[in-house]
Amino acid sequence: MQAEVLAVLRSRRTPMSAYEMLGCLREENPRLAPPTIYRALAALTDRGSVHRLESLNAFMACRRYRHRQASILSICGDCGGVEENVSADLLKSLSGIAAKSGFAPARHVVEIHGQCATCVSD
Amino acid sequence: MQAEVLAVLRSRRTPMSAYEMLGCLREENPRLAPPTIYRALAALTDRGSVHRLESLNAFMACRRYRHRQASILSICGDCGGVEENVSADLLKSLSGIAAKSGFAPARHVVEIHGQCATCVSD
DNA sequence: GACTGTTAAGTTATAAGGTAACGTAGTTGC
DNA sequence: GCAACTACGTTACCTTATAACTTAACAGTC
Repeated sequence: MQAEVLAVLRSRRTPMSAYEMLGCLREENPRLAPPTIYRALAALTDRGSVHRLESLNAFMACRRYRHRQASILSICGDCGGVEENVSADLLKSLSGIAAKSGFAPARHVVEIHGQCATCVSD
Repeated sequence: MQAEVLAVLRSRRTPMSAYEMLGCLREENPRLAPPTIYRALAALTDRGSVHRLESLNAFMACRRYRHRQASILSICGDCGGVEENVSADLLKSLSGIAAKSGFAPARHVVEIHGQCATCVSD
Protein backbone atom coordinates (compact mmCIF):
# COMPACT_ATOMS: atom_id res chain seq x y z
CA MET A 1 0.00 0.00 0.00
CA GLN A 2 2.82 2.38 0.83
CA ALA A 3 4.38 1.52 -2.51
CA GLU A 4 1.15 2.28 -4.36
CA VAL A 5 0.68 5.58 -2.60
CA LEU A 6 4.27 6.53 -3.30
CA ALA A 7 3.89 5.60 -6.95
CA VAL A 8 0.86 7.85 -7.31
CA LEU A 9 2.66 10.73 -5.63
CA ARG A 10 5.71 10.28 -7.81
CA SER A 11 3.61 10.41 -10.95
CA ARG A 12 2.80 14.06 -10.21
CA ARG A 13 4.83 17.20 -10.26
CA THR A 14 2.56 18.93 -7.78
CA PRO A 15 1.41 17.98 -4.29
CA MET A 16 -1.76 15.94 -3.86
CA SER A 17 -4.30 15.81 -1.10
CA ALA A 18 -5.01 12.47 0.55
CA TYR A 19 -8.41 12.43 -1.10
CA GLU A 20 -6.98 12.97 -4.55
CA MET A 21 -4.80 9.93 -4.00
CA LEU A 22 -7.81 8.07 -2.78
CA GLY A 23 -9.58 8.98 -6.00
CA CYS A 24 -6.69 7.64 -8.09
CA LEU A 25 -6.30 4.44 -6.17
CA ARG A 26 -10.02 3.77 -6.15
CA GLU A 27 -9.86 3.23 -9.88
CA GLU A 28 -8.08 -0.02 -9.08
CA ASN A 29 -9.77 -0.74 -5.81
CA PRO A 30 -13.11 1.04 -5.40
CA ARG A 31 -13.49 0.08 -1.77
CA LEU A 32 -10.37 1.83 -0.57
CA ALA A 33 -11.10 4.00 2.47
CA PRO A 34 -9.40 7.09 3.94
CA PRO A 35 -7.69 5.38 6.90
CA THR A 36 -5.76 3.14 4.54
CA ILE A 37 -4.31 6.14 2.73
CA TYR A 38 -3.58 8.00 5.91
CA ARG A 39 -1.79 5.03 7.40
CA ALA A 40 0.38 4.66 4.34
CA LEU A 41 1.10 8.39 4.38
CA ALA A 42 2.03 8.28 8.05
CA ALA A 43 4.56 5.51 7.43
CA LEU A 44 5.98 7.27 4.37
CA THR A 45 6.34 10.62 6.07
CA ASP A 46 8.00 8.95 9.06
CA ARG A 47 10.54 7.39 6.71
CA GLY A 48 11.04 10.69 4.93
CA SER A 49 9.98 9.41 1.52
CA VAL A 50 7.03 11.75 1.53
CA HIS A 51 6.73 15.30 2.83
CA ARG A 52 3.61 16.78 4.18
CA LEU A 53 2.88 20.36 3.23
CA GLU A 54 1.32 21.67 6.41
CA SER A 55 0.11 24.90 4.91
CA LEU A 56 -1.63 23.08 2.06
CA ASN A 57 -2.84 19.92 3.78
CA ALA A 58 -1.20 18.01 1.00
CA PHE A 59 1.63 15.58 0.33
CA MET A 60 4.49 15.18 -2.11
CA ALA A 61 7.14 12.56 -2.75
CA CYS A 62 10.63 13.53 -1.65
CA ARG A 63 12.73 14.24 -4.72
CA ARG A 64 16.09 14.57 -3.02
CA TYR A 65 17.92 11.47 -2.13
CA ARG A 66 17.25 10.47 1.46
CA HIS A 67 17.89 13.24 3.90
CA ARG A 68 16.84 13.04 7.53
CA GLN A 69 16.60 16.78 7.87
CA ALA A 70 13.52 18.89 7.46
CA SER A 71 13.10 20.34 3.99
CA ILE A 72 12.57 23.93 3.08
CA LEU A 73 9.64 23.87 0.71
CA SER A 74 9.02 26.68 -1.74
CA ILE A 75 5.48 26.52 -3.00
CA CYS A 76 4.44 28.32 -6.17
CA GLY A 77 0.98 29.77 -5.84
CA ASP A 78 0.58 29.94 -9.61
CA CYS A 79 1.60 26.56 -10.96
CA GLY A 80 1.46 24.60 -7.70
CA GLY A 81 5.01 23.36 -8.12
CA VAL A 82 7.19 22.85 -5.08
CA GLU A 83 10.95 23.16 -4.77
CA GLU A 84 12.71 21.32 -2.06
CA ASN A 85 15.85 22.65 -0.39
CA VAL A 86 17.94 21.52 2.51
CA SER A 87 20.06 23.72 4.72
CA ALA A 88 21.63 22.48 7.90
CA ASP A 89 22.77 26.02 8.69
CA LEU A 90 19.36 27.51 8.46
CA LEU A 91 17.85 24.79 10.59
CA LYS A 92 20.58 25.35 13.11
CA SER A 93 19.96 29.07 13.39
CA LEU A 94 16.25 28.38 13.58
CA SER A 95 16.82 26.00 16.46
CA GLY A 96 19.07 28.61 18.01
CA ILE A 97 16.31 31.20 17.99
CA ALA A 98 13.90 28.82 19.69
CA ALA A 99 16.55 27.64 22.13
CA LYS A 100 17.22 31.15 23.46
CA SER A 101 14.26 30.67 25.77
CA GLY A 102 15.07 27.03 26.57
CA PHE A 103 12.83 25.51 23.93
CA ALA A 104 13.92 22.06 22.72
CA PRO A 105 13.13 21.70 19.00
CA ALA A 106 12.06 18.36 17.62
CA ARG A 107 10.48 19.01 14.25
CA HIS A 108 10.77 21.96 11.89
CA VAL A 109 8.14 23.16 9.48
CA VAL A 110 9.48 25.61 6.93
CA GLU A 111 7.37 26.53 3.93
CA ILE A 112 7.55 29.52 1.66
CA HIS A 113 4.72 30.65 -0.55
CA GLY A 114 5.46 32.72 -3.59
CA GLN A 115 6.11 32.36 -7.30
CA CYS A 116 8.59 30.06 -8.96
CA ALA A 117 11.10 31.33 -11.52
CA THR A 118 8.97 30.19 -14.45
CA CYS A 119 5.79 31.85 -13.23
CA VAL A 120 7.58 35.07 -12.23
CA SER A 121 8.73 35.60 -15.78
CA ASP A 122 5.22 35.40 -17.24
CA MET B 1 -17.04 40.52 15.49
CA GLN B 2 -13.30 40.78 14.94
CA ALA B 3 -13.04 42.33 18.39
CA GLU B 4 -14.97 39.48 19.96
CA VAL B 5 -12.90 36.83 18.25
CA LEU B 6 -9.71 38.61 19.27
CA ALA B 7 -10.92 38.86 22.85
CA VAL B 8 -11.58 35.13 22.99
CA LEU B 9 -8.16 34.36 21.55
CA ARG B 10 -6.47 36.72 23.99
CA SER B 11 -8.14 35.06 26.92
CA ARG B 12 -6.14 31.90 26.23
CA ARG B 13 -2.49 31.01 26.57
CA THR B 14 -2.73 28.31 23.95
CA PRO B 15 -3.94 28.32 20.33
CA MET B 16 -7.57 27.63 19.55
CA SER B 17 -9.26 26.08 16.57
CA ALA B 18 -11.95 28.03 14.77
CA TYR B 19 -14.55 25.64 16.11
CA GLU B 20 -13.42 26.09 19.69
CA MET B 21 -13.91 29.82 19.25
CA LEU B 22 -17.27 29.13 17.74
CA GLY B 23 -18.14 27.10 20.84
CA CYS B 24 -17.17 29.97 23.13
CA LEU B 25 -18.95 32.65 21.17
CA ARG B 26 -22.09 30.57 20.83
CA GLU B 27 -22.63 30.89 24.56
CA GLU B 28 -23.58 34.51 23.85
CA ASN B 29 -25.02 33.99 20.41
CA PRO B 30 -26.14 30.42 19.78
CA ARG B 31 -26.82 31.00 16.09
CA LEU B 32 -23.28 31.97 15.20
CA ALA B 33 -22.07 30.04 12.16
CA PRO B 34 -18.60 29.07 10.90
CA PRO B 35 -18.36 31.63 8.07
CA THR B 36 -18.67 34.48 10.56
CA ILE B 37 -15.68 33.21 12.54
CA TYR B 38 -13.63 32.54 9.45
CA ARG B 39 -14.33 35.98 8.08
CA ALA B 40 -13.21 37.59 11.29
CA LEU B 41 -10.10 35.39 11.38
CA ALA B 42 -9.24 36.28 7.80
CA ALA B 43 -9.37 39.98 8.59
CA LEU B 44 -7.38 39.56 11.79
CA THR B 45 -4.66 37.44 10.22
CA ASP B 46 -4.40 39.94 7.34
CA ARG B 47 -3.83 42.70 9.85
CA GLY B 48 -1.34 40.59 11.75
CA SER B 49 -3.25 40.64 15.02
CA VAL B 50 -3.75 36.92 14.82
CA HIS B 51 -1.40 34.21 13.62
CA ARG B 52 -2.51 31.03 12.02
CA LEU B 53 -0.62 27.89 13.03
CA GLU B 54 -0.58 25.98 9.79
CA SER B 55 0.66 22.76 11.29
CA LEU B 56 -2.08 22.79 13.92
CA ASN B 57 -4.99 24.26 12.00
CA ALA B 58 -5.35 26.69 14.86
CA PHE B 59 -5.04 30.37 15.67
CA MET B 60 -3.48 32.55 18.34
CA ALA B 61 -3.46 36.26 19.14
CA CYS B 62 -0.20 38.02 18.36
CA ARG B 63 1.54 38.87 21.60
CA ARG B 64 4.31 41.00 20.20
CA TYR B 65 3.57 44.55 19.37
CA ARG B 66 2.68 44.95 15.70
CA HIS B 67 5.25 43.45 13.41
CA ARG B 68 4.64 42.99 9.71
CA GLN B 69 7.12 40.13 9.45
CA ALA B 70 6.33 36.47 9.69
CA SER B 71 6.75 35.01 13.15
CA ILE B 72 8.78 32.03 14.12
CA LEU B 73 6.44 29.96 16.24
CA SER B 74 7.74 27.43 18.74
CA ILE B 75 4.98 25.04 19.69
CA CYS B 76 5.24 22.92 22.81
CA GLY B 77 3.77 19.48 22.25
CA ASP B 78 3.31 18.95 25.97
CA CYS B 79 1.58 22.05 27.29
CA GLY B 80 0.41 23.46 23.97
CA GLY B 81 2.06 26.81 24.65
CA VAL B 82 3.50 28.80 21.76
CA GLU B 83 6.43 31.19 21.79
CA GLU B 84 6.64 33.84 19.17
CA ASN B 85 9.96 35.09 17.81
CA VAL B 86 10.91 37.47 15.06
CA SER B 87 14.13 37.43 13.12
CA ALA B 88 14.67 39.51 10.04
CA ASP B 89 18.01 37.78 9.48
CA LEU B 90 16.56 34.32 9.46
CA LEU B 91 13.77 35.32 7.11
CA LYS B 92 16.33 36.89 4.87
CA SER B 93 18.49 33.80 4.64
CA LEU B 94 15.37 31.73 4.12
CA SER B 95 14.36 33.94 1.23
CA GLY B 96 17.91 33.66 -0.03
CA ILE B 97 17.73 29.89 -0.17
CA ALA B 98 14.49 29.98 -2.14
CA ALA B 99 15.78 32.75 -4.39
CA LYS B 100 18.81 30.73 -5.53
CA SER B 101 16.55 29.12 -8.10
CA GLY B 102 14.67 32.30 -8.93
CA PHE B 103 11.78 31.74 -6.56
CA ALA B 104 10.07 34.94 -5.39
CA PRO B 105 8.95 34.52 -1.76
CA ALA B 106 5.75 36.15 -0.60
CA ARG B 107 4.78 34.48 2.66
CA HIS B 108 6.84 32.49 5.13
CA VAL B 109 5.59 29.72 7.35
CA VAL B 110 8.04 28.80 10.09
CA GLU B 111 6.92 26.57 12.93
CA ILE B 112 8.95 24.47 15.31
CA HIS B 113 7.50 21.61 17.30
CA GLY B 114 9.23 20.53 20.47
CA GLN B 115 9.14 21.11 24.21
CA CYS B 116 9.15 24.44 26.00
CA ALA B 117 11.64 25.16 28.80
CA THR B 118 9.09 24.40 31.50
CA CYS B 119 8.06 21.06 30.06
CA VAL B 120 11.65 20.01 29.32
CA SER B 121 12.54 20.29 32.98
CA ASP B 122 9.75 17.96 34.11
C1' DG C 1 -1.42 -28.88 12.30
C1' DA C 2 -3.33 -25.73 15.95
C1' DC C 3 -2.17 -21.68 18.79
C1' DT C 4 -0.50 -17.17 19.37
C1' DG C 5 1.65 -12.83 18.41
C1' DT C 6 2.34 -9.18 15.32
C1' DT C 7 1.57 -6.13 11.68
C1' DA C 8 -0.99 -4.38 7.64
C1' DA C 9 -5.19 -3.44 5.73
C1' DG C 10 -10.43 -3.22 5.54
C1' DT C 11 -14.70 -1.10 7.34
C1' DT C 12 -17.98 1.93 9.42
C1' DA C 13 -18.95 5.93 11.16
C1' DT C 14 -18.11 10.38 12.53
C1' DA C 15 -15.35 14.36 14.01
C1' DA C 16 -13.07 18.51 12.64
C1' DG C 17 -11.92 22.12 9.45
C1' DG C 18 -13.41 25.19 5.80
C1' DT C 19 -16.09 27.62 2.07
C1' DA C 20 -19.64 28.89 -1.70
C1' DA C 21 -23.47 31.32 -2.50
C1' DC C 22 -26.97 33.98 -1.45
C1' DG C 23 -29.81 36.99 1.70
C1' DT C 24 -30.44 40.97 4.78
C1' DA C 25 -29.59 44.97 7.41
C1' DG C 26 -27.33 48.84 8.52
C1' DT C 27 -24.18 52.79 7.04
C1' DT C 28 -22.49 56.59 4.08
C1' DG C 29 -22.85 59.73 0.40
C1' DC C 30 -25.19 61.75 -3.22
C1' DG D 1 -35.02 58.29 -1.69
C1' DC D 2 -31.70 55.31 -3.62
C1' DA D 3 -27.30 53.48 -5.00
C1' DA D 4 -23.22 51.35 -3.32
C1' DC D 5 -20.69 49.28 0.10
C1' DT D 6 -19.67 46.47 4.01
C1' DA D 7 -20.64 43.39 7.74
C1' DC D 8 -22.93 39.73 9.18
C1' DG D 9 -26.56 35.79 8.97
C1' DT D 10 -27.97 31.44 6.97
C1' DT D 11 -28.06 27.22 4.54
C1' DA D 12 -25.85 23.81 2.69
C1' DC D 13 -22.10 21.49 1.47
C1' DC D 14 -17.28 20.03 0.69
C1' DT D 15 -12.72 18.56 2.32
C1' DT D 16 -9.65 16.68 5.65
C1' DA D 17 -8.81 13.47 9.30
C1' DT D 18 -9.36 9.97 12.87
C1' DA D 19 -11.53 6.58 16.31
C1' DA D 20 -12.63 2.09 16.94
C1' DC D 21 -13.30 -2.19 15.70
C1' DT D 22 -12.72 -6.25 12.26
C1' DT D 23 -10.24 -9.24 9.26
C1' DA D 24 -6.19 -11.07 6.71
C1' DA D 25 -1.58 -12.65 6.34
C1' DC D 26 2.35 -14.45 7.89
C1' DA D 27 5.98 -16.17 11.37
C1' DG D 28 7.29 -18.80 15.15
C1' DT D 29 6.70 -22.58 18.31
C1' DC D 30 4.74 -26.19 20.88
